[in-house]
Amino acid sequence: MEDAGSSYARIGEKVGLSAPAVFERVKRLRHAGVIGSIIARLDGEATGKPLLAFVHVDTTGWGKSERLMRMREFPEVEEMHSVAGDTGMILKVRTQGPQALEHLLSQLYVIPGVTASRSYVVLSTYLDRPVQADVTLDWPEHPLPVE
Amino acid sequence: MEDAGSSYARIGEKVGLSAPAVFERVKRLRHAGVIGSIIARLDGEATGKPLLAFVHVDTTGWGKSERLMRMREFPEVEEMHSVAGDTGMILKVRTQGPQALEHLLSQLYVIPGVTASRSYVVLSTYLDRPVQADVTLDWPEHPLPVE
DNA sequence: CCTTGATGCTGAATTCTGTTCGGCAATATC
DNA sequence: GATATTGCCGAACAGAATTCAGCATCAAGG
Repeated sequence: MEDAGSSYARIGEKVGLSAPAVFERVKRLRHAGVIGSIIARLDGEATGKPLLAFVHVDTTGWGKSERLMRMREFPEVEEMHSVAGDTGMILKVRTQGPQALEHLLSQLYVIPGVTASRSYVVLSTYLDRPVQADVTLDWPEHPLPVE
Repeated sequence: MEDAGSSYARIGEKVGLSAPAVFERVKRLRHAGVIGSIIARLDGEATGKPLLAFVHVDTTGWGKSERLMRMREFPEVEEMHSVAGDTGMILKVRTQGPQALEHLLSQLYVIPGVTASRSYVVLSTYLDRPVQADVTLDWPEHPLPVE
């Protein structure tokens, strides 16, 4: 959620509770692990990393290795997931430009077990938000109508 | 960055500045657009959406349409990017389970222009962090050594 | 070299927020 | 009916955010 920069009093006004009540609720949510860390979202372009890409990494056998985990040392790497499907791992990376992306990829290829990669360079981002609190329970039977 | 929950005094200790100085710098970074919103990161599993997947969406012609943009109305959809490559769009989605993912995908398929999709269901997440402030300038010529 | 202006920092002060705690109400259990 | 639990509120206190005057540094102009 994006209220993390607001005061408990301001949030309380929205949900009809006092500041201490909001404070206690948030405390419980943190303790339950629902709420994790509080972060400031940075702008990729403004931090000198305008080029976002998703990199699919194919590996022989089981992909996870200590070497591959070392990729986390690069601040350009934001996400690393192992996936089911025709690829082994998906990385979300953000680099200074094509050359930096190439540098990053070259770090991948010297890792034993990595056989191929496919990069999907992002042209435009239409949505980028963190985990949302809500869950859809009543899926529409028909598609959402165009307004 | 993850200092967003720290006080200006604490951050100041780390960087050798007073709290007001940190405050003014952060103010400038916000104004410059480097720092965006302050958010609390929620845990997918704890919010009832343990199943993370990347969905590649193929479209005829140019993929972006108003209908496709309507997918943002589902809280399950966290990211939407158009990409260069053999697919048109990549979505990062987080659902309650395989059935909910299917529901979400079914919303995709009734959109004119959407021809195919491929879902990469995440098995494990090894790294998940926001945009990092740092940029790698000196790429190692050789891969990072294993410790 | 001196003067002026701009920039950014510090410390103090003020204002605001976070946090604790006692009291109370509602609900559940025995 | 009594007791325990849960969660909220208001008051109070501690800590943090924010403002502001003063100062230091640096750059530009005369």
